[in-house]
Amino acid sequence: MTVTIYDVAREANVSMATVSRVVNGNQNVKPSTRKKVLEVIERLEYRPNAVARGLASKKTTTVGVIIPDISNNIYAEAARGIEDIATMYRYNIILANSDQNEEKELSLLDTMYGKQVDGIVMMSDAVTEKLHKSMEHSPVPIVLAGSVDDTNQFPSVNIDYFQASYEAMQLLINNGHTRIAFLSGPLNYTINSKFKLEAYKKALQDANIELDERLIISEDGSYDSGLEAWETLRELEAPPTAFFAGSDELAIGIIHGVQDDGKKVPDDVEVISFENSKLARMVRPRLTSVVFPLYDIGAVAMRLLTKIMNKEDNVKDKNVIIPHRIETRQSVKL
Amino acid sequence: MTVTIYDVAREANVSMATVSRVVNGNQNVKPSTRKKVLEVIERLEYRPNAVARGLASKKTTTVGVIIPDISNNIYAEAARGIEDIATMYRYNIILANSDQNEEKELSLLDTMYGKQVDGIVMMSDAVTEKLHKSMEHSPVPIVLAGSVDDTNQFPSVNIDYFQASYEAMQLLINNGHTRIAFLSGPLNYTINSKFKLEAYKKALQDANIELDERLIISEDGSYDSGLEAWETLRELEAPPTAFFAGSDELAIGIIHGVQDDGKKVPDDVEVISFENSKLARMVRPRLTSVVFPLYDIGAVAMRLLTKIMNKEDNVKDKNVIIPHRIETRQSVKL
DNA sequence: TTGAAAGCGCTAACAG
DNA sequence: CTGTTAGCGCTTTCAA
Repeated sequence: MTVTIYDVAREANVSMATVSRVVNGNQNVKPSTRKKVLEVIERLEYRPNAVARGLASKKTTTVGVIIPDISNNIYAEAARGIEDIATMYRYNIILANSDQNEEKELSLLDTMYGKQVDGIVMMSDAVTEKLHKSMEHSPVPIVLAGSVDDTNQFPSVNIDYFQASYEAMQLLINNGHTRIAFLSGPLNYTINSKFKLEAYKKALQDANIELDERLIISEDGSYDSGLEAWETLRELEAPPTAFFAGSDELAIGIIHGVQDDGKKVPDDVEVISFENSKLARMVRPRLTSVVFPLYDIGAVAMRLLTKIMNKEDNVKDKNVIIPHRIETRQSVKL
Repeated sequence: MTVTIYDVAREANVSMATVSRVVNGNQNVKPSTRKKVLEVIERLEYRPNAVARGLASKKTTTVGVIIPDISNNIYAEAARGIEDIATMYRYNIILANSDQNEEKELSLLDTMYGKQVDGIVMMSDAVTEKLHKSMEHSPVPIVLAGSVDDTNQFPSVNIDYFQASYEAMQLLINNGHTRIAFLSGPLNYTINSKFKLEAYKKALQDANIELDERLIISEDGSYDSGLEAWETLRELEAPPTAFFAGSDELAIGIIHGVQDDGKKVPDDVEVISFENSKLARMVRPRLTSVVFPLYDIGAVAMRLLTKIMNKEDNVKDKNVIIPHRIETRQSVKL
């Protein structure tokens, strides 16, 4: 039924090895032979079977991508970066959502191993011990994208979350605020607990501002939790006058909460976000935000993975930190 | 190096056929044998090679998903629906972005065929003739998700775009508007030109409102083009008092354009959108919007594909239309 | 209930 | 420059 390399060989009066050579661009083929084979390939509409090829060569030219949730803009952006570079290097991508659930992550890793992917890009907000162990035993290279593993044992691509957060806090502190709220997603996510929150505390401490635990709110990171955060915090005897929000959605939630309350941003309350997705410009006032370059992180992670898969030995830095910056708009006064 | 079915067979003193049977849950295995094999599998950490399996069985349990752009929320949502159902039926997904570029779509289809996927879910805003032809010759079933092919020749899942758009327009018309602008993405996208725009015209005609071509704007569908649309239209001697926007981003762009201009929504200008993503609630006033249930469309499309792949003959309706509705919020007066 | 054996379609030595 | 020949790891008859 389907045309195989064997059919082409027969029609072209050559061996299947020769056909294989022309298909794989091997130079050791006489031009005239190549031409003949190419013609037959075209005529028969021969299309190499990647599965058979994968079995024989032990290379599938596909990489696994495990992310928490593709419908979340932040991960989708990273996925796009990953896919673009993968395409550039002729890899395909098997994409799967983990919902940040350890069991799913583990099972997905197993699935990827079974599918014989050539490598894996993993995004996980919490690299648990079990995850770590499975990754250690991986038959193929894995690189972490926008995800932190305490041991720094796996190749990874990130920004300096602590420093970026610290700078965001400084902006607020320099504007004279002493009541600054911290709002983030789950604190069992490494980046939230070990970097954003720690930077928040350190910045406060360095400025001799007393820490008020009530100003630290960790929910699911959604727009609604931003909205609710203001609801809660406004009841304090001294409500916060500034917010360090872990994501754009959160920041917009706060802004709308404040505005629905008849107050003004940034006049009454200033807000800085950590993400800078396209949402940042789609709110009034527009968000001042730490730029979390997800697309780049995904792209660089995938590029790093190709290098490792190719066993290029010039892979010096396996733990890449890409630069960050703060995009200044109107939700924080200048 | 890697453990194969053969290693397991040897260790368990059975033939590889038997191991294959237990791995595949074949019932024709004596329980005691099954137990013995299972133990060896566990001990050796045997993991079936899906590539070899795919070659032998001619089934890869993976489906191809071709979408315009995963970083676009609308497609990401659909992708999530597709993946969830795929996971449920134990399929994996090879995801690729086409950027709505015909050449890429064609080449991606070829890639998918080559990878021996068991089926394909395709999202394309413009099923061109070439695309159509390639799909016709596909060795595996293809279902269109949120995409229209004029011939209705391929299984598909959609909503009734025309009717939904017509209802949106009626809402505006019933509110007394006679200057209603139409704003959408590219008009070479079938849904925009053949359904949204046609419904716009028909609704106007049915209400005896004269069509003003200057009120029809088709750009790239971005937030900025929404912003700019207002810039342009406000200069008219009779600016529009209502907008039918093809997407949430567009609608928010318009709203901000109007507001930045010192006018009010919905008092001065009413806006209805066609999407209802989570953005719809993240703007003030919140968007009244036709609900375009992308997640469901993806999920139903994938479910339909599993049925076709399994050759279930109860697949009556290959062109599924799922219900739509309008979510009423504040950007349109009641 | 189990095993033997023939592929699946291709790559990759190796020989010529 | 080209052909021969083993596999790659598994599924799937066919027999027993």
